[in-house]
Amino acid sequence: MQSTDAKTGKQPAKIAGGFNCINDFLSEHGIKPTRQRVAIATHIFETEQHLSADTILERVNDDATTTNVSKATVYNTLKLFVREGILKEVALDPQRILFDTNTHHHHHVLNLDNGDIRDIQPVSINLSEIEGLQQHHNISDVDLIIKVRDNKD
Amino acid sequence: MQSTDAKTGKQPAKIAGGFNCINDFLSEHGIKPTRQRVAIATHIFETEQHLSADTILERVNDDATTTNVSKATVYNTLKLFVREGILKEVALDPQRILFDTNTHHHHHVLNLDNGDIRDIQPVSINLSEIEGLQQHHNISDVDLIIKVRDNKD
DNA sequence: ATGTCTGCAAAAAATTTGCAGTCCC
DNA sequence: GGGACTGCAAATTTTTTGCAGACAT
Repeated sequence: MQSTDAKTGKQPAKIAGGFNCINDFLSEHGIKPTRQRVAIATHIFETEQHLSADTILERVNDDATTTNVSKATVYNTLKLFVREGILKEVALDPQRILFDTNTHHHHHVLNLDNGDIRDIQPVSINLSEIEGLQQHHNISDVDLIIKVRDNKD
Repeated sequence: MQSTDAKTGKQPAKIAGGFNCINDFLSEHGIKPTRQRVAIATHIFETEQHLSADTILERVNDDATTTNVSKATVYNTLKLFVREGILKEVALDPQRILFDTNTHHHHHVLNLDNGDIRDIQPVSINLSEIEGLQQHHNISDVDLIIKVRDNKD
């Protein structure tokens, strides 16, 4: 697709490690691939799937091969990514707001004993059990979080 | 039940509007009914069911008949109430962490167009659809939020 | 040069901590 | 008086805003 090339006719700056597919990925989603955004995206999309804003800041700035960024930029960039649909913000718990690289419709299993998060396929929920719903409303999203503890047996 | 009376033999301070059932309610749950806590509890349990920390602060301090409290006290008291099980903290959305006076197991319907929240009965979810769950884990909670928009037709 | 956009310092908002003052006994 | 607990000022953490500089025409 190479949208940046097509428009400007010049190659974007090379990214650490030789990845410029991240650039293309951002461009394809209408996000100008600046150094800061590429640094953040690289860390988000190449490590774990569920990360908090300050874990991301930490990782980006600990990595000497990518630009350092300010906290404000991390927040603003993450919000931008959510707005452009390449990231999803998930409130797993009042204490744990995370960003999820899986933007498809899915649910989560949260292990309360060790904090692990696992994605699960959409579950069939019988919406007709819920009174007074289908007449007036369009369902726009269904958030489901199953909280489990390790079996002590 | 009047547990405060039974223990100390003296009547707790009269609450605005003549309610001292709030005192008893707190006492029954092992929470010493101080002026600040009673003020906060009065507002939480007598108005809407879903409130944010700063709405609660605002309401308590706007009401001339109840003690004024600091922001810190509102936070600490709400956390205490959650710990003692008379209140539930709900992450409806990354941007909306609310306190819910309904501590029974239930779910929520959130109207994205007007912000309204409605409680719904627990829905039957077929957990056997979820691979690798029942063997290793005890389900400790199931959070379900159905986000709807008003039908435009 | 000029209008648009970016990144971040500083501001604001949200939450937690630490400790002075109270309340029992 | 002394141990335990309460409420809040201050500290910390999280998030947002506003604007100086960069960038593309």
